[in-house]
Amino acid sequence: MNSDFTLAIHSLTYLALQLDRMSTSDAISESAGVHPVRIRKVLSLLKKHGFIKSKEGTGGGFIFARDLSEVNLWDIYKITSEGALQPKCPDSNEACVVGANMQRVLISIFLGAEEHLGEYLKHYTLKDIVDLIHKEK
Amino acid sequence: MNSDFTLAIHSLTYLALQLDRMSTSDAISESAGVHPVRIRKVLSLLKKHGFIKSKEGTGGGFIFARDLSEVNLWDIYKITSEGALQPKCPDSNEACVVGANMQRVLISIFLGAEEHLGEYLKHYTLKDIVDLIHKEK
DNA sequence: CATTCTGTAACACTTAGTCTTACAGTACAG
DNA sequence: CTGTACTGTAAGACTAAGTGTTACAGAATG
Repeated sequence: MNSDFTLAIHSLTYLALQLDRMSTSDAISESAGVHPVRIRKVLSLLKKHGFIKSKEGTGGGFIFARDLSEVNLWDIYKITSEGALQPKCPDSNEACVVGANMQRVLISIFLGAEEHLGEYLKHYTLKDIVDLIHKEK
Repeated sequence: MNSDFTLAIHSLTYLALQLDRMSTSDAISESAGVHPVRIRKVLSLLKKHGFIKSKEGTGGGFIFARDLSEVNLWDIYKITSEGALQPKCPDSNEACVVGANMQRVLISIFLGAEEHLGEYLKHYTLKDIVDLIHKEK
């Protein structure tokens, strides 16, 4: 699984605990243990999709832009990792019954799998994550 | 997604269409479009788990060892790709509430996701795959 | 005992993921 | 209107994972 997904969740959770003020990419990157530029890249994506707002300059940073219980993990999966389940099939032999049809079959199965995964991820909102973070260490 | 998974399915499907005779790793690798050694590595795993049998020497090769409708994709996933959904979290900052707890929360969510995926994959047996391969090109 | 196959280790190659540097653009503070 | 503190993004270096290839030992067959 793509780690952009987990970084996005991490960042959003961080922001969810600082709803009243802006957080810098430096602060978030320190919490997540990765380079600030990487966080900014992920945040840039989240911003593009309206989950957060950003402000440049002194006192700037990032802040949550939606309701906590309105954002779920499937939303985040879709923008960071859609298609990640899809296996990469090498070009197989068209002259063989198996080779010629396997790719089509697998793709349809994995599309189904991703939809199925979606149903599961939709059940977790950011509010749930925040609650889980606080619940017994 | 791990391509060992698709290679395993590909190989088993190939064998499923040759239930009466042995197939060589060369033949399967040609169908799948990858190197024979790679196929042998995957087949070696399948053999270890009793899905196929092998025989060395002239006229040797691989052959299916179970009933087609008794093997499902979840069985294959488990031996080739278990844990593939699990996101790799960089070591985050223990001094931060988010960093300290995020990993634990994500792991439990993804374990659930994998179980959920399992329920889906269990519905596809190798017999189903063979049928799909034959159905309208 | 030559041939044909599996089984596996070792290594080269390739690609994707990640880190880091660098710098332009924007906002604010004095 | 200039210095400082941020975001935004591109580009290159580095690293790890995946894949291809060669090599060779071991087993079955004729």
